[in-house]
Amino acid sequence: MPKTKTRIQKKNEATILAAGLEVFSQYGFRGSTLDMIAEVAGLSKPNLLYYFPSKDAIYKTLLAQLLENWMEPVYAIDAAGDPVAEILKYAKLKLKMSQDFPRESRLFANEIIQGAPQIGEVLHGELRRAIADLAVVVNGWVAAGRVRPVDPYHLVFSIWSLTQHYADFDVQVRAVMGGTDPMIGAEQHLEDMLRQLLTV
Amino acid sequence: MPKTKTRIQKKNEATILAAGLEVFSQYGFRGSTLDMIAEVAGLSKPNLLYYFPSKDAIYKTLLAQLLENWMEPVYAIDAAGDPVAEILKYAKLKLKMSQDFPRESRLFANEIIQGAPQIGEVLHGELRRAIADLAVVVNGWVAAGRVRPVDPYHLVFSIWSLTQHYADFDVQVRAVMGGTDPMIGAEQHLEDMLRQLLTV
DNA sequence: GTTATATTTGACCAACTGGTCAAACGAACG
DNA sequence: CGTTCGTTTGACCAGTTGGTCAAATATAAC
Repeated sequence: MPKTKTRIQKKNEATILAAGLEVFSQYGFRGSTLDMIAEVAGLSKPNLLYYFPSKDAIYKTLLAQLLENWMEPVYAIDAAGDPVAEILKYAKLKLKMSQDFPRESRLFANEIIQGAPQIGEVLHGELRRAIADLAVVVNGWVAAGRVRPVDPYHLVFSIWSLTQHYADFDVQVRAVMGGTDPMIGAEQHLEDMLRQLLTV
Repeated sequence: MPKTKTRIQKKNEATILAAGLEVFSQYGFRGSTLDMIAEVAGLSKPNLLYYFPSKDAIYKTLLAQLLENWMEPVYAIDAAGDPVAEILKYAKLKLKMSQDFPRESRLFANEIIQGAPQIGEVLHGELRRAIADLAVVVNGWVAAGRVRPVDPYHLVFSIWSLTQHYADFDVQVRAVMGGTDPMIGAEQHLEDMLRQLLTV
């Protein structure tokens, strides 16, 4: 049924989601207001609520889109590939995502810090299973002597934390580094760190 | 002048700050309300405002205390000590702080994600200088061949991001790991990673 | 015990909040 | 040109927000 979407509908929904991302990623769900989103979107508040039934609905739509994009690269890790190369590929992709979509990263960070009220179930369900599967793969590599002995879970946390750090703590990173562009050295460091950690 | 502080004054100020930490660390500044803090503190809202002039003042007091505790371990890194041991000491201390004071870590994370409106100057000032000094020390170790060639800034980000990850993303970490206590393997992994990265 | 001082609170306020609604506006179609 | 349906908005509402204030209450000092 929801096939028929006007050009205007598609354009405005996209505009609202973009504005919602901008605001929610900075102030979290509770700290954001419809007025702020409406202003960023350049629409009136009742107009927002013509396209989305509630503040909550905008937020949930954003999170759903985000989770999809974040899960995909995990599944792309190939158990049959070269271990170090596969992990490096995943880590570099996550770093690039932090670079290209920092607001998405911050939106996610805000949701988790608040205790993941919306996506708690996804974390316990799909994410948990995906990482458990990945852990089996990594443990296989370890057992086969193809990578150094490493805890798969903490390995994943290392990758997530460092790559997302550049997006979530961007202000701090830039303050500490002064004029230097953080992303230049970041990839080099990430690769060096993982190679040293994993290469037998 | 502000010498004379009643027992009641000291007790209530501490209670309010504790409650403020609890609330601000979960919802950020904008997402927190005086009513929430008052309820957690077990005091009436006007009573809060008898001890602190505004919501802002509670928040700023908390951040000031926090920054003090966070800067100290950086200064404790001894340029004359053993390089790997010194960095490990710092990293492990940070990990323990994440374990023991996760709300402080989340308060800080919220402030940075929001663009550090309150502590931006500290980041550009004291923190920047402290890390610049540390970078000189690390670069000295590198030049002397006592640690592997490593970018001091990204090294610091690795330590900060991973250790704080366990506090800030606690919900996600626990969801992914299931029943296992994250902190058991965390220290082992942190040490292994840094040793591999740094040991020549 | 009386006085001075510190503490606590109920009632209140203006601004903001998420959300509603009827009326106005606009474009497309016959 | 008029109808229809998608779009936009001003006015409005009840609940929340940070903050005030005078009055009431507890505590300490003499």
